[in-house]
Amino acid sequence: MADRVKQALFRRILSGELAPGARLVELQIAREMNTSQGPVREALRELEALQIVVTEPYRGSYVRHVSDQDTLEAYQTRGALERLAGQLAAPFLKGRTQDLRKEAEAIRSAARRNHAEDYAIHDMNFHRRIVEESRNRILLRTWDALSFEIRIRLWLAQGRVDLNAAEADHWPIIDALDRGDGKKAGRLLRQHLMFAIADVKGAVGHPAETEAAR
Amino acid sequence: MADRVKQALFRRILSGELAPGARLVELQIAREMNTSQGPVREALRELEALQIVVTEPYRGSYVRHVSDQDTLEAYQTRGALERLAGQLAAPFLKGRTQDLRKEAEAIRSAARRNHAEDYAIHDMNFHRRIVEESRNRILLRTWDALSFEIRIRLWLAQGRVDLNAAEADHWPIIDALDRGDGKKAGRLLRQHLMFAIADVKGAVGHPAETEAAR
DNA sequence: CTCCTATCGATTATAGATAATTTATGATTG
DNA sequence: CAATCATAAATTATCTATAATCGATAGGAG
Repeated sequence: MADRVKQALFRRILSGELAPGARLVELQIAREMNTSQGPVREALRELEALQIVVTEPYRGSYVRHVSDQDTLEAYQTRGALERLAGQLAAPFLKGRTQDLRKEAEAIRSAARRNHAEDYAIHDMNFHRRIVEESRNRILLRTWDALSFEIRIRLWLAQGRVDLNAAEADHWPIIDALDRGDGKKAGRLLRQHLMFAIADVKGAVGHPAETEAAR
Repeated sequence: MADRVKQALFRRILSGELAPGARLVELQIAREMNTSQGPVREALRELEALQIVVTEPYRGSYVRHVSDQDTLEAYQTRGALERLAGQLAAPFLKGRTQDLRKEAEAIRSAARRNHAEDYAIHDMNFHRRIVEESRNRILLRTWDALSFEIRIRLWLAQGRVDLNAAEADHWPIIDALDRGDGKKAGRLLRQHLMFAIADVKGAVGHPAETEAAR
């Protein structure tokens, strides 16, 4: 039951029905979902662990605001994780990149249609698949915890990304993985992510990383 | 109150009083701590999020077992995060490595006394400090979530590490940071962690990473 | 003797009610 | 009029009690 509440809140936040800053009152949600305070509390605490919600003692819970700084930091972290994922996944994906190519096609299609929603979905599939194929469960869990389903949507929704430019990055990554060249795949993945936030970076970043990525 | 329960359980697990596999019965803990089931549930769910405890629905919670495979995966992930941390922290630590040297001295002292407990404490301080100085809060949180306080103790307790050999790695890292050479510091940090689990790796790993680290 | 089923004990999961805390509002005093 | 303090409303935090579920065990049928 706690899980159903969690999923429901998750959907409502993703859809924008619950915007950043929205208040989440435990008993009110409990009434809406035909349950009691306990399960709602659990759900909120899990969303808090995912950094989707913030709670202040005796004050209540709110949908978290995501700043440019947060996005930058999250992408830097994600870049470090995916670089490793690429290295680890390459031996397992060598000569077996059909699925990745399918997702890359879908990404290209979405980019040409300028359809941010589809782009986000297939881009997530693409990257998550590589992390899965690293065969490192802790890496996968850590990656999931960054909860990019939220961040990527919130951010693409702002229309600051050139989908067609970013889309092109995926093909060399597939090629490197197909050859089993993990080092190259890792570097390209990291670079891909760093390029993707170059604009945000200019606004809030410090110089060390920007240079390294280019 | 939930937080106090969490801390108490955490301590009892760290001390070994609650060994891996030990059962954690909600009402029983509640009685011991003079509280009720609710706060205990919350505490258990937080420990579950930290991967310290596993819960099966309607069955109960247990202290988690940590396998060699888990340790390897966690260290790989940690290596990726600390490499980034080193890169980001270098500009901020350039010419300001006094604190790190202090911790490195303490690590050396513990290694010479072959005192795993002290070694673990100061090694944690050393590494965490670098992650803090990355000034990337999401990176820090992600790193913390790997809950190495537990893993490092569980593992050092097994006495499979040559403390004096591992200790020596810290000084070149400090030198690189002191020069502001983030790339080098990052590489050394990753290497340091990969060396540290080389033995475990031989048993369970696949070849890709071992080569890259040497 | 084996397999299936009903029942029991233990424990988690949920509900409902109460206590504790915070914020805002309004009264009181200097 | 400003500042302080008491009070009330709203909400979280906790407690107690009940329901739901699981695993084991015992009893009976084949």
